[in-house]
Amino acid sequence: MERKVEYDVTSPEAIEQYAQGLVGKSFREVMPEAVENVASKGNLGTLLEEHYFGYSPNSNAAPDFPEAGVELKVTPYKKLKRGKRYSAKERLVLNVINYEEVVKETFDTSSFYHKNQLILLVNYLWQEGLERLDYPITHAQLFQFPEEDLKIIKDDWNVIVDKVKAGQAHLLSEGDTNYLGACTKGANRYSLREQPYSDELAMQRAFSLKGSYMTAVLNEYILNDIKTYRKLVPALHEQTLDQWILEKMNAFHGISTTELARMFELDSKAKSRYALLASRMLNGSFDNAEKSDEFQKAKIKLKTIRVGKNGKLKQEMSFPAFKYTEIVEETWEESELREMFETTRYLIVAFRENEHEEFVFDKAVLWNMPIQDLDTQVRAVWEETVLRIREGRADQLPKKSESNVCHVRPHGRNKADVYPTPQGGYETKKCFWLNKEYLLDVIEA
DNA sequence: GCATGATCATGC
DNA sequence: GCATGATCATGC
Repeated sequence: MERKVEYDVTSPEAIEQYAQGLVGKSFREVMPEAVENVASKGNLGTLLEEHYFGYSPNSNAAPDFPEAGVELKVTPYKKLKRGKRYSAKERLVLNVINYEEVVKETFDTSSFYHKNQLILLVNYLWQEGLERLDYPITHAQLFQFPEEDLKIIKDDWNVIVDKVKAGQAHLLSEGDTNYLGACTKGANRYSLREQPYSDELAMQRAFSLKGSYMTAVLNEYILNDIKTYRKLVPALHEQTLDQWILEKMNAFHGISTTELARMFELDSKAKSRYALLASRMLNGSFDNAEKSDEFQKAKIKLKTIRVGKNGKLKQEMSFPAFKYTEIVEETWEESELREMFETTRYLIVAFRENEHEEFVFDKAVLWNMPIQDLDTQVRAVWEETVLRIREGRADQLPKKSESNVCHVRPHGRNKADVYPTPQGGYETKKCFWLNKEYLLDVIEA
């Protein structure tokens, strides 16, 4: 491929320096002549490749700048509604997973690592209502995975590849892994591919860095926010992050909450006291493990549950309330609920009641909603919910008796805590709840 | 005892 | 002041 460029394409630093010329400009300003010709077709990354960096886009296994080993990635971030903080707007989609080939690779020789070990990140600020060519490009810099992250990414890659080797490519989900995910990539859910160890067709998927991981990268390396996240976990060698978390917690099996409170010098009657204990069990210097570097990047949520003397869960599990006016505008595929269950991992910490009506730490489980439950049973409840809200029946949403997995119930400060309905009225805030019988199966599996 | 409605309380 | 995780309360 011939390039007519005015920078040294064999040098990562030279490429980065050339890319710095983008900073402070919008896409339109960077390539005015191209924009006129092509109108606004093509994605922003492709446009920059062609009209700024001067090469034709390819889908090679090699990085975009092969001589320098640099892969170009153009990615948006946004300002959060409250406060001044920023987050990545999207996951960062890397190369498509070739199910047939990936099972023959090891991480170190993988096409994933070959292509993505050194990334030139070009960040632009997405803004509501702005035409996409007018988004300002604010940063352009080289990014390499920090050593601790690379270890976790390598383990994630292995989890994904092992699932393909087990003939379960059709069951892959982003929530299976911590930093590196297998996200869907294709025109729609009919973009299916064959897999080597099963006759089931699987959705086309790509390796991607989770949105939560990209938010951390943005704040830590791009915006240089000094308030970075603290590490929860020591350097990992033999163990995976999952193993470390579970082994660390499960060492406390059988210890009562009274005893744990004494061990960690915690005197609290708050509802969150079990969550506080769980965080201390992981790392004595943490009040909330969710705030750690690792949990933030992997989007791991801590959930505590109590199992009663009768072996049943005390309560169902709640999730954030939805807005009636927003949920009716969604389709299942791009719904907030689906996105949440697809991308979030849950560290479920179970306390079990003993004969003295005292709660004892039983076990911790890392769980994410299986894609087959999500796209069948949860989907049905979600669709029924949306249907009833559209019909003006926001006061009659799916009850527990209507599904084995989840239902809808109030979730506000009190019944006067309301959200507007599409019809112009108001209804008590509600959310989706996971049925406790379903959850019991999860922790006992 | 359970389903469903209602509310508490922390932390941002 | 509100969102959210967690729990309580009521009535069948």
